[in-house]
Amino acid sequence: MAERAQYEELARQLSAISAVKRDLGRILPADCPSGSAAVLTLLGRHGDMRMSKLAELLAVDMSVTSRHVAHVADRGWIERSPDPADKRSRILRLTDPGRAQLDELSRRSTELLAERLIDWSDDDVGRLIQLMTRLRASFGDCRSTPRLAQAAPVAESVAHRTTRTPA
Amino acid sequence: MAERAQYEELARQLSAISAVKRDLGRILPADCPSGSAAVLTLLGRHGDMRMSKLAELLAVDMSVTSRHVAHVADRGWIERSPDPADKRSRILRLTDPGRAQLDELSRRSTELLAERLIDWSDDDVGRLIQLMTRLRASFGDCRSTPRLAQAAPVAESVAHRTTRTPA
DNA sequence: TATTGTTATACTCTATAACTATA
DNA sequence: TATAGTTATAGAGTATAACAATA
Repeated sequence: MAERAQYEELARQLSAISAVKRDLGRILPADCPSGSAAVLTLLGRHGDMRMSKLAELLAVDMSVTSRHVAHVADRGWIERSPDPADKRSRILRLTDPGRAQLDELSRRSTELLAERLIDWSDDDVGRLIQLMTRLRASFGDCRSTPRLAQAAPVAESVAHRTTRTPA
Repeated sequence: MAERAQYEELARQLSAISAVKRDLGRILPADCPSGSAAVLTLLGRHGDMRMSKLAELLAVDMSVTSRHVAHVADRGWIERSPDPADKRSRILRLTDPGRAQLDELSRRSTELLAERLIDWSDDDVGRLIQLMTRLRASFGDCRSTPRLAQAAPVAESVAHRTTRTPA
């Protein structure tokens, strides 16, 4: 349990961190705003999925998801095929141009972060990722614990996963 | 220096953390959106200041600051008095109703965070605050957090990125 | 009747540019 | 000429509600 002053400070930091997010947003290609980038990223990490699943991972309303998905589909970065198991659903899948776009996004954000965090240790970056992941978990999103088998240890060990269903 | 996979993961976490921000935003009073709350919070922490200083602390354009400030001024939460030293400037100051509003904001966000972070240790919350503060600093915002970085006075050098606050 | 997804509408936040009034 | 601040405009993100098609 933390003190009130700490909670106030955390709230302030959460508010202020959006400046960093905006900075990252500025390096995106003109026709790929952050909403589109998030769609591509999640499809790249989690593989094909339905709209509802993507909405859950994005932690936004499905109407919002629908708009973002339409944007990336219009540009040919994903395909929406009917779900044979449920004709109401559509399966989203990255196309080859979509993967290329995703690579470009990754390249740009990595480049910016590598520059900005030049003096951060690997451990410190890892600690920040871990704490942010845990923060999201504490806020009741069972979403996006990436489970990328690569280098990111984090995620699971600390996730405290409440069983609550997101809004 | 961290690895590419770590940078990608950090970018993803930064994107996803906005869900937490939105959650915090939902508990705000109807006539006090997050922009207004940020204005009140910064005035409460840093004391009276000019528009330009507030814009710097908010890390947004002055035009945006102007709108937020107009909103809170319309509701009587702050006063804008002319700066005797420079008639172009206006000094912003919290009013008593403004402090009351700020107290209410603090009460609500603290309550929500206390509930969500019930199983977090004081130290972990502190570590997260510290790392988020450092992240912002690494992204070139010279803004300070009084509680953690006591050393950043008003007249900071505007030199982006040379100012670091390892806390 | 409930669920998946789309669309229409509205609100907030942000940046750019044009404008004023001072410096 | 340059700076502090305002306003107009436009673009992006999000939520709610109404709707279609299917379960």
